[in-house]
Amino acid sequence: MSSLDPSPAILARLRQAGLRPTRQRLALARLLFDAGDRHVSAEQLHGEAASAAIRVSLATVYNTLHQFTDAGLLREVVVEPGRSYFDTNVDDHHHFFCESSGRLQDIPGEMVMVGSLPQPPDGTAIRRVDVIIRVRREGEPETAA
Amino acid sequence: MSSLDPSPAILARLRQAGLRPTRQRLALARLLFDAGDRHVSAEQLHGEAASAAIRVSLATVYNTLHQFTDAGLLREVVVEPGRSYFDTNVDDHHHFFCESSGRLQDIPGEMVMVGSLPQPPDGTAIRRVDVIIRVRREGEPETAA
DNA sequence: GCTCAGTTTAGAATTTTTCTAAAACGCGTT
DNA sequence: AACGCGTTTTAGAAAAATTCTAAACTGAGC
Repeated sequence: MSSLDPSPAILARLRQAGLRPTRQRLALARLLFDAGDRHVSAEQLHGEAASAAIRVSLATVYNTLHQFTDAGLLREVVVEPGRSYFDTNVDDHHHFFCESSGRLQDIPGEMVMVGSLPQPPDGTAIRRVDVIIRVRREGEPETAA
Repeated sequence: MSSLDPSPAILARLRQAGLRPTRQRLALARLLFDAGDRHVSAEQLHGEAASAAIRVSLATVYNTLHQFTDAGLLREVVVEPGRSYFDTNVDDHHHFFCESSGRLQDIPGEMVMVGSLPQPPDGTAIRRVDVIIRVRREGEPETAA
């Protein structure tokens, strides 16, 4: 079975991030990174793990997602109250968010030019610039009754 | 008492939005709009109302904030999972969000130049472009233990 | 194989937001 | 000023997302 031979690439990635390569982290990392760029919610990932017969608690999924995020392996995108996605693409880029479908879509960083950033407040440093272009299916204005 | 004489300006604003000027909506509108640009959470506004001896249920605060938002009187800014603010400034502008303090700060629209927007997906239309510049107090890296 | 710090776990708890059904209200009409 | 009706408000329950807790478990070095 493939789940018994931890891919060296992922293993290295975890070690580099200072995270012990536990069974759960390896399994989740595989789900996250072996399938190209993805946008997943915690609940979703937990579901996928279950489907793949990997036993992981939801708390661990949350822990892992945050650890990966802190380590720079993931990026969190908050789109709505009570809705956030983790993006496996950590390169400089932005997002389309469709309010009708809830779907998120990458926009390559070069396609959005953000010019002349203003000075950040007092003793703070810029961590990141998030650009979210909110779109909506045509003919679906406001809170359609 | 001033709360008995509904300011005509606010009254007109509600009517224009097609919202019946009820006691609660008038009171909340006053709290929101009589104090310049503000960033408030539902919980906060509910608290302010209570302090001002205005009896409003939290559900009504949520309803009202959403109705105002749909009517274009407010703008919702989601900054973190489980944390969203309503901004009384609905002009074209963007935000600094300080992850250390949770504070939000306006950036005039002209100060951030977003060039060449890519085509929105399939049958969708752009509703808005949100730019959030995430900052952090210096010397407070990642999830500092 | 032992040990220990780092992890995982189930479940409860917290937090934010929405829902529900009933009571209250605004407003045009009489 | 009372009437009637559709809109609002309300308290409380419910839902959804996330975090916490204390105990059990596990990876890595000795």
